[in-house]
Amino acid sequence: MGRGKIEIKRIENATNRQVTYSKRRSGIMKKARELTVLCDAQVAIIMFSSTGKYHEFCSTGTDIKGIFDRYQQAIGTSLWIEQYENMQRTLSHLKDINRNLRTEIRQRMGEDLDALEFEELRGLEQNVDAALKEVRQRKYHVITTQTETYKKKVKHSQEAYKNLQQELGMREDPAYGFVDNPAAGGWDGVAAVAMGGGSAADMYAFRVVPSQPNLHGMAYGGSHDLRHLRLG
Amino acid sequence: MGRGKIEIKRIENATNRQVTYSKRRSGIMKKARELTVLCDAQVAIIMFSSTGKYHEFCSTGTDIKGIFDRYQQAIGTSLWIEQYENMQRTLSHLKDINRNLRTEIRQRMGEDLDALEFEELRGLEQNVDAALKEVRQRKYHVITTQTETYKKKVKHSQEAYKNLQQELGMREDPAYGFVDNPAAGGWDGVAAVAMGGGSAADMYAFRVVPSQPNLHGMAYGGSHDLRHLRLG
DNA sequence: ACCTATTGATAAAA
DNA sequence: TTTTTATCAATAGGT
Repeated sequence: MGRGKIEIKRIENATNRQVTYSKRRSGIMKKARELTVLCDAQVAIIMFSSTGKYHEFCSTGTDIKGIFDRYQQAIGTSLWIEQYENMQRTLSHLKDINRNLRTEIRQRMGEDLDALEFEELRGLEQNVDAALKEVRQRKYHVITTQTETYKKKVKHSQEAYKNLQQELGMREDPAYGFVDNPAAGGWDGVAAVAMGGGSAADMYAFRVVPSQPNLHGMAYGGSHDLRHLRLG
Repeated sequence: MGRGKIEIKRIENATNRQVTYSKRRSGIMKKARELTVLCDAQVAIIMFSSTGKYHEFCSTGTDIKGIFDRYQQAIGTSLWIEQYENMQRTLSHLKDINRNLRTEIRQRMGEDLDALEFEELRGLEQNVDAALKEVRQRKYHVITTQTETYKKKVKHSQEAYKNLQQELGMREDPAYGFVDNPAAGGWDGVAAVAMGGGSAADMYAFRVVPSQPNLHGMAYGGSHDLRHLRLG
């Protein structure tokens, strides 16, 4: 098709090669376009010339990625699709688990209990009751440990103070003496309150503020941000 | 180029369309092969016919995936990499949330309390205590509702029985009379126990069995499968 | 699939 | 590059 037949082998003349590439490329693109229209087909073409320039064709109504994805499905042994679908599955599985975890937490907070059978309700009650005992025991442990630590600190300070007084030969002056903190009861009183359970805990006037409000999300005293996070 | 010029629009006759697709497809493939040889170019073609059959062409010395990879580099912003990384991010985010939810549940069960500050511990105690009250209230509601229902059923049965006796003109015989169930106390006794709280709940000898052990995963009385599920 | 009249593509030149 | 045009190639419709 031209002024003479040509042999199908690499065109050595670079200019001729470039011209031929340009002409035949547009010819193929045109044919591809006609094919998609005439035969209702999907076609994707990617070309790189010897000089590295790239050109593409894609039938209307889709894109290169779409056709390539379909191609991967067609040949079965998918290069990307497989791990892609794997991730998709993992993702929705994680979302399911997440939803269940949120539901469990809500139920452990005493919400959404309508969905539970009586047996489940009773199990939940036992479980929460046992948890409450654990938490109180832990709280007592923390408060007594703190108390011991403070006691020792106070004792050490007092001794250091007295030693200093004696070394300086000063007479003891009540106005500059040590005062136990807080108030008269001393630290044992705090420990006693800590063991008192629910109503005793309410004696504390201040609200709980989570130490790391965002990623951690464990705001037992306030709103529970984390549980209301939604993805996708 | 045929026995007559044709308009470039969808061929309605399915047979003609299929024949034309076949002929033109091989024409394009041939042209593509010639182009790669003549001009030292790289070409990848993917085609899907309207019937879903797929065909491909690829220049020698590479493969479809190679050309698409090069295409992605050429076009710069790679289509697949981007959404792949997006999913990866979403996934790890979900995993983070998941881990936090599990931690919160464990803490609400009285485990892993060492990580909590005293303030958080106190907040948790208040929260669990409040939840326990909610659960007990709900349990009471369920049990009383059930009791009312059974009471009504028993009453109806008794009335029906008496009506039957009267219609048949029978003398009442204690040996065939109705007996309240369970035992002497009647249903009010069960409701009373339900309100008793933790120690009263322990009076039930049997264990709780979850109604849907697997996906639901809310096994308050037994092991907590869901929380030990691990992904990836 | 094959045939072939006819249209379409393009090599070489400008 | 694009246009021209002589020539070859592809293919529509029929078998």
